[in-house]
Amino acid sequence: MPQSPVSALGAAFERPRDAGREERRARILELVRERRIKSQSELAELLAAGQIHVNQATLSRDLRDMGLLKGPDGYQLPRDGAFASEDVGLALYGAVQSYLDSAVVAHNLVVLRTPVGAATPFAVALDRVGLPEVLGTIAGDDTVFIATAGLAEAKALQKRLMDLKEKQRR
Amino acid sequence: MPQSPVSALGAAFERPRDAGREERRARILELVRERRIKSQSELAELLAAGQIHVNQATLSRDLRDMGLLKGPDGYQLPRDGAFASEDVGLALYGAVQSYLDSAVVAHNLVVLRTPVGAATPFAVALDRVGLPEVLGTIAGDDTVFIATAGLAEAKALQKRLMDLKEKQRR
DNA sequence: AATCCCCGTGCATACTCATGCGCCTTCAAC
DNA sequence: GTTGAAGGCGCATGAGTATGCACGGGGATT
Repeated sequence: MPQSPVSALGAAFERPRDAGREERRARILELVRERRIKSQSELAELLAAGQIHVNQATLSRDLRDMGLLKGPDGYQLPRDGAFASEDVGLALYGAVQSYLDSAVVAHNLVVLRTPVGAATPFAVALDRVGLPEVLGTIAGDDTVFIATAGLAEAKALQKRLMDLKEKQRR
Repeated sequence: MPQSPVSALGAAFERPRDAGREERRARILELVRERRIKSQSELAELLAAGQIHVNQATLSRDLRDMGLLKGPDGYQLPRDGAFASEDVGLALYGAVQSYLDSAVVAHNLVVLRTPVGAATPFAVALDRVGLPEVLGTIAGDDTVFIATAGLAEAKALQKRLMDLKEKQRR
């Protein structure tokens, strides 16, 4: 089985071996989020429209490596398990994009919801960023509790995360 | 819709030719949860082992109708509300019946006690129902923390769960 | 520079899945 | 009993996906 240098969240460095592939996969992610993609051929056409030309075989491998799922409505993002690489600066962004379902405030807590299994990697990404409001995090399977000093900090953090999430709908 | 072709009283006989669609689909659900099913043919074989004989075409339709997703690891259940609420409700009912030992309120938390090892599955079932009071859950081995917005919500949730536990049917 | 190795990709093809069509059973109306 | 409508299912086949193989580019080693 071809193994790629794709690591989970937090890969500090990545060999710029092939910029083409990561770019292509990033684009695939965007496309999948934006619209219903029913087949790999359709995906190929959409990519081609953006001057990215690839084979169906390559797409099959891309989708497999990225862990995308196919259902009655076409491809969709994984709701569990590992995910594609993001570099450090974008770790939180990537985590939010891929995993954050919701964020609500309750007193001095921010409660995040993620797909099942995604809470831990999400919390790790969050910790790495070292946001000032974050006193500490605890991750379950699909939930992260973030402790902050008070209500104001919790609200600020929640807003920050939701803003980040919004950016995905460009 | 769940139309029952079998009346409550006269249901002593079964049709010779087919095993019934709902039964088959229920079995599919079990199988998908239990193991990695890579293809519809594989699924067909597993069903056949349980005396349910169907075509690949039928399975294709079943899987589509049930909203199951296919990924690198085979088929899996959707993580969000693709299933009828009745099903999830039943799931919670079952979870409560088999796992819930106690539920106490502490401020904006409801703390549930379960048998050792049961906390996670219980929390998952709880999450799927999407009760409005539930901001998020975290499961340990035999304990689930449920965060709610405040004391009132926590109390309401606690009552709801205890009521469910009391009843013999939903 | 020459060579080896890794790995991403395309090609061809095997494998897997979706679906148009027709049959059959069931249910309801007559 | 007859007729007609609705829907589940199998069959056959086309649509879609996965993968063995080989090639080629680029870094690493000598």
